[in-house]
Amino acid sequence: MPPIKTEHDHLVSGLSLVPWNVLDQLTPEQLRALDQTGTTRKLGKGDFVFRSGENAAGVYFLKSGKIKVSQPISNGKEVILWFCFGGDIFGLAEAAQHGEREVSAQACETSEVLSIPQARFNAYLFEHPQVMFLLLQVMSSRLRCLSETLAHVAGEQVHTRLARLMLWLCARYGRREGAGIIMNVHLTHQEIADMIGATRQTVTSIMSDFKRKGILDTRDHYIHIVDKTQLGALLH
Amino acid sequence: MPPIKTEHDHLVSGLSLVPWNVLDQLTPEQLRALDQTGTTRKLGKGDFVFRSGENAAGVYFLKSGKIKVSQPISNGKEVILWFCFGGDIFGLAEAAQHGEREVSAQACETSEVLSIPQARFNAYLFEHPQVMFLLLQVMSSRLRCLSETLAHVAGEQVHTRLARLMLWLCARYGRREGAGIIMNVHLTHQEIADMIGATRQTVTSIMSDFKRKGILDTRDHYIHIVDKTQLGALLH
DNA sequence: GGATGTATGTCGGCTGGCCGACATCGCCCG
DNA sequence: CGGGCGATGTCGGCCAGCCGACATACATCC
Repeated sequence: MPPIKTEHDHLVSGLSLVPWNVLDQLTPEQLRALDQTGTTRKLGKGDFVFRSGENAAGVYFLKSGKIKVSQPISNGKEVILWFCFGGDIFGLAEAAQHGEREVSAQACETSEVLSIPQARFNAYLFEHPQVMFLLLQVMSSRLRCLSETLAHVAGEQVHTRLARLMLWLCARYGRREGAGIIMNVHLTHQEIADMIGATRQTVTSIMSDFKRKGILDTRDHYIHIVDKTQLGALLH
Repeated sequence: MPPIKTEHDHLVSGLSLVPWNVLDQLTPEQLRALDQTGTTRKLGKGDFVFRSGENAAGVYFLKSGKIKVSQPISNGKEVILWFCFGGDIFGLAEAAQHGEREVSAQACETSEVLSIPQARFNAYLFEHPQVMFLLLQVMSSRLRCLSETLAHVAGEQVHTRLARLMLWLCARYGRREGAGIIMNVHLTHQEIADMIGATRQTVTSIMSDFKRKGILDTRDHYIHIVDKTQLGALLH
């Protein structure tokens, strides 16, 4: 799934060129060694890999499926930090410092996860400094991504943030189809709201607005960007 | 400056125990090698180490002084991501991926900065995997810190965020003095506002409110926490 | 001393978007 | 096939906090 680039990409957060997919960037030898370091298990939709508050005992690689990484806030709400897809690493931030989990990781669909205990993973890193370097880059990329999200949540209106999210998803998970772009992600309005720090109702209303304006469309729960130019114009 | 711990610390973001001060954690040998890799220069108050939009050519260590790392947003506003103090690294996130700077780094006071070109820094990391590992932890810690900030900005009221910031500063930069705690940081209301995603006026007003309630006090521009318990109670 | 700039304090009006409430639609499952 | 549940759509009330405007205080520099 190569990223689709357009003239608006420079306005979109987290578009740094570092792919988050770690496994694909490993050599066969590195991959084999990594695989032997941990154990693989399957998860069903809705299962948690770990929850906020638990002890952080290790680090995880997603072999297949989709994982939602989110941070709970008061009143039972949550903020979605990002989604992990095949090849992504997660749980590293807390694992690297022996604390409690602050985020939760939940499977959005049937997923396969490689789970590696902290100590063995550290040893692996020192045996494979190239991989450690790669992880440093991935963490950097995520840090940038979060910095931008924070800036947008703090300083922009909801409809701008929504437009930005759409463009970001486009670039990262979009697939060209005819004149438009189809998102390879299935998201509910609630999840979208949690990604941009808004309420479900507001998202529903602005999405309807976008549909009326011919900016986007939903075909059985997958978002279809029709007019990317209009979307880019909303970024102001 | 050892962190001051209290019973409210678990409510405060970014309190992960990893110290951000990198230089202090290096062995003399590692430090000497690092120092020889780059060049040191002095900055006056207000000077920029780099600005958003520039090309990222390297990475920086702060030897002394104080640096503000911020992300500009539309309308000339900005979000302050964090402050760097002696020993901290900055500019790594972008440098690690050869892009444009997205954040700005500006000296808040006279500062001394060690500047290291990207290629040489990468080489250094491979020669000193222990340091690379340390950086991975620091980046992780910052990632957690930003995740929490994001969660708070998205889901909490301004006065709660302000209380939280005060406690965070307390824990990271506070010094016990008598019954209270004195902050070792000089911040304007505008800067505080930029740290929690609010306006200057709102911060002024809530700060006055806190003073009236005997929660805190300002002694020539340094914040003095009088009643930390009350502050903790505001976190809800 | 006067002038200029920066930080703090205060006020009212305005509004984006949260909140609660409810209706509808489609899907899954017994 | 009907009941239940999760997702979507829509509406009105309400208020936190943004925005603009202005007054004051304090520091710095000629």
